[in-house]
Amino acid sequence: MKIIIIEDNRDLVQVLAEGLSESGFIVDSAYDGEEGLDKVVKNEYECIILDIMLPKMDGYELIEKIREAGKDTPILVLTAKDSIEDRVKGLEAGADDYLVKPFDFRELLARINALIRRHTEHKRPILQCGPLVLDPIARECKVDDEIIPLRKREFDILELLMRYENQVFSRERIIAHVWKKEYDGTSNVVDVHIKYLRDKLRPYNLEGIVATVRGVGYKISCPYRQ
Amino acid sequence: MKIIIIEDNRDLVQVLAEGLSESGFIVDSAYDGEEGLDKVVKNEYECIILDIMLPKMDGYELIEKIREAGKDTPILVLTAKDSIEDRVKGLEAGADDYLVKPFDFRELLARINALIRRHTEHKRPILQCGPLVLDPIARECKVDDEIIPLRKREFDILELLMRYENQVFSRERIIAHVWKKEYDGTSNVVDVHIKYLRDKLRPYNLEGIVATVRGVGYKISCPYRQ
DNA sequence: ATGAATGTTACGATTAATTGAAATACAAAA
DNA sequence: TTTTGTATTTCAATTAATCGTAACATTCAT
Repeated sequence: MKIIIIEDNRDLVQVLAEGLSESGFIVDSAYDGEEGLDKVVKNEYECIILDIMLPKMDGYELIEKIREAGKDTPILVLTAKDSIEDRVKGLEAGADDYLVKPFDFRELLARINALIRRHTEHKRPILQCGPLVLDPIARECKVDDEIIPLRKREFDILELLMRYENQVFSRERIIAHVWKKEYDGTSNVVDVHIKYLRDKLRPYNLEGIVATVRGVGYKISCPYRQ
Repeated sequence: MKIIIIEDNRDLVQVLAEGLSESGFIVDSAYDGEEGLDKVVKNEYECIILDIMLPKMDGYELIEKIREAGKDTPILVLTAKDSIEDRVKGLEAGADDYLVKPFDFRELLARINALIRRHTEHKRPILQCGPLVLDPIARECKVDDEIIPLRKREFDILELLMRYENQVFSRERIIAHVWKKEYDGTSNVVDVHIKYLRDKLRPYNLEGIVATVRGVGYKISCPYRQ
């Protein structure tokens, strides 16, 4: 559980980091907006805690930049300001929760936990097979956070196979599902797209994940659990 | 695909039922714990969606009663409560997944589908004979989690014999089932493939599982129950 | 011991899968 | 609209795996 505190008051960072470490978090920190953005983009945090008043780049701008970078990590804003406008401004910018200074440490902890929980709970269904990850909603195929660009047909076939891991699919069934038409029994389109898929997975040593069942069809065979 | 929603908020039930019907489910409902238990026991649902806060019998108790009644239907719990204790309590009682209100309908749908899939996958028909296991959907033959690669003909013959364990099959019947043609009365193909099968099973001391019935045909004879 | 039934083996035939390249379809940009 | 680039499909050639046959060996029952 890695989190980051972006706050220019070093004493406060020190105190929070100690408390949160004791609660089992690995705590990173940044003392201005630019440093914060840099770390957030380059790392995977479970939660971001940030102050609105920051040197170099203020909190609102920072939140916007984080979201623009495609990060949906939950953000908890700490601030001395306690006006409704500030709250709204922060939440509109893309923050997930708000805490006004001075605050109770236990409350901070509770909110961080709630944010993290909500975030992981609301994560969309992801198909996974060893290091191969498929997000059907974002239509993204990843290996170790590296995106493998797939074309429509390739993606649809892989999704079908991964959705029913280890089940054998005949060419007929694949054609029926992906093309939504009947198989005339002659074309080898499926085979060709399977080849394209394997070509794209080969650089990651995942060629064998798409297995041929001779005389029957194809299936996904996950190496790390069978 | 019949599912049931057990929830006392009738408006919510109405909304969910509409959405799920559109997604192809047949939706039943109950407005309190007792009614829910009654319907669950008397019907066959693919999935149960229930609220923790219910009149007459709370969700935890209901889950326990459902499991006591021998139903292993997947249960998805809906709740406004968002504390770790509640999650743990629900999951310990025998729920399969959890969703905190307010939730996104698409996520509910995705989770229901995931649950049903996991459940039906789990209930995949598996043929077993002592240590020999055959999964016709994955087309896998295993002994103690070790896969024995079989070719099409070998697999098809073994599947036929294992499906009707201990029943003798003549060459005619085997040819008819596996080759889907008539037996001309001269070929020894079946014998040859039976040999191949035995060769592959021999390293696991399972050669004798494929037994010859002289003058009649072949059968599977399970060593540990005859 | 003998013949019928079954088991074994090797090899050519056959079928299935993979690949590369070219043709076609499709969609975005000019 | 035409152009242009990309995606998809088809076709043919190659490679690989499986299958079936037939000849021969072995076993079993009498």
